[in-house]
Amino acid sequence: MEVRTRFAPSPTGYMHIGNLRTALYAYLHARKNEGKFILRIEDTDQARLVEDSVKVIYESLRVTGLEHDEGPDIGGPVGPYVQSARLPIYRQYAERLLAEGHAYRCFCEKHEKQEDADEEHDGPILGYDGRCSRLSEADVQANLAKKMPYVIRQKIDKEGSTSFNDFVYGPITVEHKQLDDQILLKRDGYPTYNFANVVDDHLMGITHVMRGCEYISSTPKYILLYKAFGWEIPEHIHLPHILGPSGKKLSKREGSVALSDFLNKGYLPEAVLNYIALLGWNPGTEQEFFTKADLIAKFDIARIGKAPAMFDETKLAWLNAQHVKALPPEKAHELFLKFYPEKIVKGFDARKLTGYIQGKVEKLSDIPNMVSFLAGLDEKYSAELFVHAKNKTTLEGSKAVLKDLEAILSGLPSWDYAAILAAVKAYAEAKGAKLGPVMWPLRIAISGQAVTPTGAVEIAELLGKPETLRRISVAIGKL
RNA sequence: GGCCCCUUCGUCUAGCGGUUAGGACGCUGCCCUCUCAAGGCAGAGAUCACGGGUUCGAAUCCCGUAGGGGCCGCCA
Repeated sequence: MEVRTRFAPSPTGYMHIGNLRTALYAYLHARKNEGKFILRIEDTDQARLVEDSVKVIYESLRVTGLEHDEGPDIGGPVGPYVQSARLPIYRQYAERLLAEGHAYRCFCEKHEKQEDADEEHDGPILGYDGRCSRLSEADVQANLAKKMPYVIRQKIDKEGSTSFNDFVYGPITVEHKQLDDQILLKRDGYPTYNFANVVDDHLMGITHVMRGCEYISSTPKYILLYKAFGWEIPEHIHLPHILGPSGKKLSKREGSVALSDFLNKGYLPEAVLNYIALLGWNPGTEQEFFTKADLIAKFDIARIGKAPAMFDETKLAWLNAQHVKALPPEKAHELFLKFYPEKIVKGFDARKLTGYIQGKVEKLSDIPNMVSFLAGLDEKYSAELFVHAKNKTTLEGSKAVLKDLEAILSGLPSWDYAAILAAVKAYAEAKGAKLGPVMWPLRIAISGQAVTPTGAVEIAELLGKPETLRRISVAIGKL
């Protein structure tokens, strides 16, 4: 049988990193098995609709390369793929449950969740007591005649229990007395998640239901629905949560949770994908660097773990550096260009610069700080930088070295890496010195900072002869 | 409060009855070196949450306890 998985986000306005991982796993499992990956929009909560948020979903899937085979934008054989466009379908199936005694109309007032007033949350929270299930047919008809608004609830016999076998968590059993007569169809005619999900997953031929583990407790209710309809029960694969740094569920309050947050910080989409794939799954080998193609080849739902994982941005950063390094030079340059100050793009051999720093960029957003000294020398740097114990450099010594270098470099017929290096080396040798005591003052002089992303020769080459000499004379003036 | 789930270095994890409990990030040191990184090497870091069993033998199997998380919405 063809594997069919789906990603079924609600349009909330941003792509939560946990949701993205769910999408990733569903995508990988489909690709791995040459099945289909379906996108379905779950927009049944009319009160929470967020403008344009469907676009965020499309864009997130596009940028991460999780392309879907069926969905609202591209259609498919079992559409529509937006739940708000499927209302008659849900109505029809709800009526069927009504007719067959698996559901009933409920005319009660709204029974909304009360926020636990900051008291302890002890004291039982009571669910719906099922009173409308005991209404006589005559009462129901009378209420209908009065045009009383109603919802349709699932009728659950409180005797017995229901079990299912979760692919990740194993056998789960819940006593029916724990299960509420949940609402299937709301007053406004929209289905709840609890109903739409079951109906759609069946109608869309989903073979593997993947979702966050917060649904484990509710799954028996869904199983009961499948049974009431006489439908085959798909494989259930619940995923452990991703936790924030404090050990609590990853949330906006703790910092970045949206894909866009990480992208804006300069993380590569492929690095984010690689990192979250490893949060709850591992290949069983020691491989940690994965391209999307690697993931498709190696992914296996059998190796998904049960324990929640904390999101560690430090490790993401490391993985990101690995992906930056692996970028083809052309691609790296294209990406880096967006982070270079205008002056560098215009006045420097930026392509060469990219080549020099590609190996040491962690996040793309680090680039501006890394290269700003090239665009302009901050002449107020401290002269103390010239003093370096290991290279045995002093203020006076540096001044002498720079004066010599000024003369040598100004007489250089060609200005490229090899020529500059050769000249400096020859000078050091003539002085009977090692390279360090010569390079150190030069690098400080032309960068104005102790730490630079490349060596002095690369910097001089990039700056060009006039600017290099100008900076050297500025330094001499300071000393 | 009821029910469900989880628990191996700080973090991500390997392990599926017999291992010096392995790897990665981070951290420390050394090497390399014109700085910082990168890279290479080395090191510190886990009484496998705790307590009972079962077994010749348990991180691995069973039962409790504790801690954490989740659900109990006309939200998903």
